[in-house]
Amino acid sequence: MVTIYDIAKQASTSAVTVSLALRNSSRVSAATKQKIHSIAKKEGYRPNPLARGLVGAKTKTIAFVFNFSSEDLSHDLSYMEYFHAIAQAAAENDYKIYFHSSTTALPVKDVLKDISYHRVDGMILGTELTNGDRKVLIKSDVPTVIVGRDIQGEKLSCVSTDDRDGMRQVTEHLLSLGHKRIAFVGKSSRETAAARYEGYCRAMSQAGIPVDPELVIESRYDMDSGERAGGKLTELETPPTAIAAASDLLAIGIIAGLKGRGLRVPEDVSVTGYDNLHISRFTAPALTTIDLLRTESGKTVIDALLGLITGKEEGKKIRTDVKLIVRDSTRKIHHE
Amino acid sequence: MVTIYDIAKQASTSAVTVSLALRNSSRVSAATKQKIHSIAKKEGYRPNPLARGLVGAKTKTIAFVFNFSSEDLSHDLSYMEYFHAIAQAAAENDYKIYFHSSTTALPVKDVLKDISYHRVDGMILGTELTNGDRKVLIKSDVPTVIVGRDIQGEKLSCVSTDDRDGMRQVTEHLLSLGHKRIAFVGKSSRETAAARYEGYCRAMSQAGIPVDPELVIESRYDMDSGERAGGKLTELETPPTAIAAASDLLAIGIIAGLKGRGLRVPEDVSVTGYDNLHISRFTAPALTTIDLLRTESGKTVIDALLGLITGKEEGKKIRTDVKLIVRDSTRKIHHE
DNA sequence: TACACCTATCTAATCGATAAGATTAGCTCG
DNA sequence: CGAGCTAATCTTATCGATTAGATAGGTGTA
Repeated sequence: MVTIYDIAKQASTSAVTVSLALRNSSRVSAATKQKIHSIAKKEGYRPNPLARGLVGAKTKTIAFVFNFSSEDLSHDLSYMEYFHAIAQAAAENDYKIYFHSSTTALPVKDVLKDISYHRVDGMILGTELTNGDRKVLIKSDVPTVIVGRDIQGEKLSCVSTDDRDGMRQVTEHLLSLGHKRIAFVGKSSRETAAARYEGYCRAMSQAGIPVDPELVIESRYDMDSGERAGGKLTELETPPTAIAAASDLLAIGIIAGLKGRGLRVPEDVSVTGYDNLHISRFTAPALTTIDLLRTESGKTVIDALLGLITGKEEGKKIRTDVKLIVRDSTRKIHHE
Repeated sequence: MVTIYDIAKQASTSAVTVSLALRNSSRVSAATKQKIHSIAKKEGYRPNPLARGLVGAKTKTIAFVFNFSSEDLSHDLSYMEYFHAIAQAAAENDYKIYFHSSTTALPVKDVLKDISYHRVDGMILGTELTNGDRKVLIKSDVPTVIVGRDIQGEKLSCVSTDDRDGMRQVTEHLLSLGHKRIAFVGKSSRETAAARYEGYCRAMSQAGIPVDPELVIESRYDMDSGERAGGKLTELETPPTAIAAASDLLAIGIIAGLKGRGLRVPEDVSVTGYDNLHISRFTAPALTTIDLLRTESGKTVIDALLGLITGKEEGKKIRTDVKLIVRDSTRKIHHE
């Protein structure tokens, strides 16, 4: 266990000088700095983040709050993959992650406590937020990045994928294949869902096709719901020739529902997903979907957070790009 | 920001008394204890874990090291679900989780450093371990629970699911359906894979059926490999009537491979998975598989770790039970 | 009554780092 | 040649908790 005093003794100098030297202060001479650095390296010295945090300095640790809901598997899977990307980006910046599972109540309050302890320098929130949370966050000046939701605040940045544009891209893809009767599955009051629905509507109206309410289905994002929605749509008098789902799992469920009624995908109906989960490459047929570019987005999240922590940047809203991935679940409309 | 001194002042006593009282020491009188507790509660006081850690006391935090490989999605998904269970069990014991993504090199060394800082009280390892890691772990007396692997060590506990028994159960299930020509996909040198293969072999030999090497396929645990394996097996002179896969994703891939060659599951071939991922309930057909009982296992992991941390228990090896889940991908053999 | 002893509490030192401000040495310039 | 300045380094106090050990006050017993 090497401390700053061990280094100081070896360099026959004081702890303060070591501390300053290692943080590259101009108050230390080049020669001393050099000596201290080489000793520190030799000894494998790393400042103790607890001691650092205790005096209010940076600990190079960020909290990640993630909501394992178990009810919304699609969301979970997507966030887990996101978490991966963020963990990697954090590691690249020499930041560690302190994890809060919000299976417990009041995660935000919990993290704020940890921030006041200087246990973490900032936080990333990937949870549902209560109104109370929002208020607290907006008032506090804790460096925070919120993923997938938008709130205004000075020390608050929001990073979300451009859901509206993504769903617009998907819909336009289907339109370009000649589809006109395009269903949308997965409308809900959730922010992301709303944006996705909006993208669908825009693309349709831009193509001069009115949105048929019969083809819009409210639904959660899981496979079960998808299967039911798929079945429901086939029973319409004029069923859709294409179905745009608001999530990959929904799409997988929809495909199962269609297959169950003897319809083939993509021969009879084209189906699209959204999220590009790892598994979606392997479904039968492989899903046409929207990739969230999580690796890039993860970097964006970390960059935004470090910007807030260092005070170099203010809170801002960022929409990261998404990308259409065309696979085998969509095809030109079949005219008989 | 409430500190121990604030509480002390309000209770007109000293910080030490507060500290002792809150830790329920017998050296403090009942009356004082009562008073201190009520003030602490009123003020929402929680001891600062940094300050605690600095003097070498417990921080009620454990490190969780998890290996996002991105190459082995099955493993990732399974571990993520496991992580969920463990996070929950930790929360129930008022423990927090400090997360190490081992996308970075040398995670074990990293965590050991954090332990020497008293940043965490113990650790849970869910990664591949190098021989160097093993040596270091065995020598160190850091409370550690290793998930899914077995190592001997004084302060080391290993918790793994009973893979051999699980695969035995699956194989026996297939045998009980009348299958004799049962393939095994997913043999590999990895510990879990080896145990699963062993379970398959045992069940077969117990039923008096020699293992046909032609029906054993070495493979990674992903869907792609599954699809290839599925195809390969159909091309045999006498193809299997049932296929036991060593992972759910493998099974899903195998099913896709079979379907691609015009075979139906379970009518023509029965297929089983292993892991019971959330998604496996929704595949078509829904998978017969082995549930790892992660919630229970997660509790076991946390219990084992807390036992080591408090010194009440020694390192031990635990195998947690698994459970066969019969769904729609298996059926009685069809005799023509 | 006096000594020992126990109970309840307090004082002082410590963990490892940092911030603020003091001190020393060397240099410049009128 | 000494006042004033700068550069480099050091001393002291601090963060919030804990441990070790000191102290005060009350009780029991010979």
